[in-house]
Amino acid sequence: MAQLAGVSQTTVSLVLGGKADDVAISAETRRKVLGAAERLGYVPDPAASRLAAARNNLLGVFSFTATFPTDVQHSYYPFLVGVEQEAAAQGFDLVLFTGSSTGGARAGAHALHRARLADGCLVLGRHAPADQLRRLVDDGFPVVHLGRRDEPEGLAWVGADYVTAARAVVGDLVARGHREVVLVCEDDPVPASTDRERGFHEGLLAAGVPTGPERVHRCADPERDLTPARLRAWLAAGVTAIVVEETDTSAAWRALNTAVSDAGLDCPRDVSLALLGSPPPDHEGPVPTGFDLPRARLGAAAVRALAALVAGGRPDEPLVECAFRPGATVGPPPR
Amino acid sequence: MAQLAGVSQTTVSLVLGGKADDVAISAETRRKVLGAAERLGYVPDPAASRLAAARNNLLGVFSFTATFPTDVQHSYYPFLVGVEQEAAAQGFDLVLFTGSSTGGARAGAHALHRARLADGCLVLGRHAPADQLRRLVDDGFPVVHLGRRDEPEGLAWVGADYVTAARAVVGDLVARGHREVVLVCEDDPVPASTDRERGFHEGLLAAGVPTGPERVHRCADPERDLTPARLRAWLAAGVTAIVVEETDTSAAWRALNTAVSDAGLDCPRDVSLALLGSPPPDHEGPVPTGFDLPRARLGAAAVRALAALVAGGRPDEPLVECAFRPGATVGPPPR
DNA sequence: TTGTATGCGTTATCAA
DNA sequence: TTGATAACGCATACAA
Repeated sequence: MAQLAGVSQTTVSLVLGGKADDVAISAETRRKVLGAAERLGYVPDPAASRLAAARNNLLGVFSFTATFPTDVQHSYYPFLVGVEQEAAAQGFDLVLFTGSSTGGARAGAHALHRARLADGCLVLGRHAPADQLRRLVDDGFPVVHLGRRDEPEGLAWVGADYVTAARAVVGDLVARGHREVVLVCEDDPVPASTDRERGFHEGLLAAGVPTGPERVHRCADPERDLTPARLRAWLAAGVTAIVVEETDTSAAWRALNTAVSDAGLDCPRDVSLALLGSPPPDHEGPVPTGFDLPRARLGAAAVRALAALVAGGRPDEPLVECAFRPGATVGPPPR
Repeated sequence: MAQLAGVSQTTVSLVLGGKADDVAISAETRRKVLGAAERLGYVPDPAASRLAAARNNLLGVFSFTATFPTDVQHSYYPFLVGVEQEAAAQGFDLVLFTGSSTGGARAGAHALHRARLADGCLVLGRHAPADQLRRLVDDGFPVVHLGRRDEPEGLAWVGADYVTAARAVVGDLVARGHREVVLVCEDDPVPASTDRERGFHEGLLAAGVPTGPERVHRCADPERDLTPARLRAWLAAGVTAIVVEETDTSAAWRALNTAVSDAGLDCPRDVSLALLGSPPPDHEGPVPTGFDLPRARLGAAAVRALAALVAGGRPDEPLVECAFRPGATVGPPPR
């Protein structure tokens, strides 16, 4: 390549690496190099440039569930929409590390290490092994986790602002006159869950409604737990609105809806329901009041954060705002 | 690392590279190396090993429409499902080249050159520039195009067997007694379209029904063209079944369905309809008789072909079979 | 403004 | 059974 252009390998590197601005290279030489590169279809080897301690404009994407699962419901597709757009905007290509989920031959104790091929790495899915992540982080390798995460320490993340979003939903309930509100959540103390719970309490407190742990109903098995009987007990105790945490399966939301109709009740006439998240794709009936996760924007924000890290800077605001979704499942308290 | 284990760099590579079986290494040495690696958390640098091995186990994916468009309808998602699975199975990671569609800064006259960064490259979307493709192919760079394609010469491709699929659909019609069948297609002579037309004719001929160009109705603007009047004219001329080519927009299929109901007719009572492809996602009413594109399998087949090229071999069968979809829009001819 | 020399961490070849 | 040593393709400090 260098020979064909009639220049040294250094010059090629300078021109193609964009360092031509800093070092000053004659337009003539530049033209020669670019011309030759084009004719040959020459592109610097990313592994080589990586090895020589430069960057290769590659961002890795590691997902600990199939990136394109057959079951679209749990897919990262919506995130990737934003990831791709922002990566393109920032001049990065994406490396999809495959098979990290399938537990195949490549999913070893060091699967994450493959990420080092790229300049930095995005990690999706909360099943990413903390020890492997820690190693990357400790080595100063740029990693951004999609979703709030406390471990390992020092890991950068980008997540949805569940606290604010939940607060807004509860605020809406209180503004409509509800005072006795209950939170139903599944028993899985991940940040996404505890954040919503915090927002729930904050929303009530901000409106001057006293709250406490007694308002939170944690259930391991929503189907057996959220029965018509339980529902009637709540109503009898004065509860007028129920807030449900969204989970992968939406089990609690489904169970509660079933319980309402099985009890011969109507939502929102007899009881108001709010969903802290998006309804499942197969949801029927009125749109649940709640909030939507801005998945594409989250993906984009993650890429921006990662780009900042790669460039040697610090990512800024890790929280992305959720959009309040006015629905049809909340009304004034009965009577 | 090597020093800490008290062995040479070579030995480390041998042990960690799994080549220990071929070369034979003392259990003692092996233990020392593994122990040291464990303590240090040492893992071979992928960039370095790739540089040395001259292969990087990366397959490029180039799409000339956004890979993750907001409009899911035209997305490559279903293909990527298969691509990811097969790539994982074959031990490849994927490089998604971004911005080739958006016409951004990176979508220049040489966007495709970036593909050389991988061991081979998959190209999706029929708008891939032929000249850039030719260059890659001429240079012996492994490229596989998803979808049949004749240009540039020598380009490997993997596509659906539209001929056989269309023949099967027409065969079903004839078997049910239809003799006067018409093909409606949009006016875009791409292989996917001409193949279906060929299958249409072959299906009729195979059943002993004479056919010819007069049976094919090409329309540039389905909405204005496929009117109730036209429909009645066909029926009056003895036509009992209409076969429609599927396109991106499904315009013809939609228009025809509208025409049927506007004419006060019933499908399949008064006329049978068949769709050479999948219905649009927003399709309502009875499932159209026709065939489905096995997108995931196509993606997988493309990866297999590419892997074969990368390994220096020749890809085998480029055609992937479509699945006949018995629907509810075909019945016996009226009267 | 451009070329020379060196090193990045690994694999592969050959010698011991 | 193991160890030197030479690529691999690039970036970078330094010399010209």
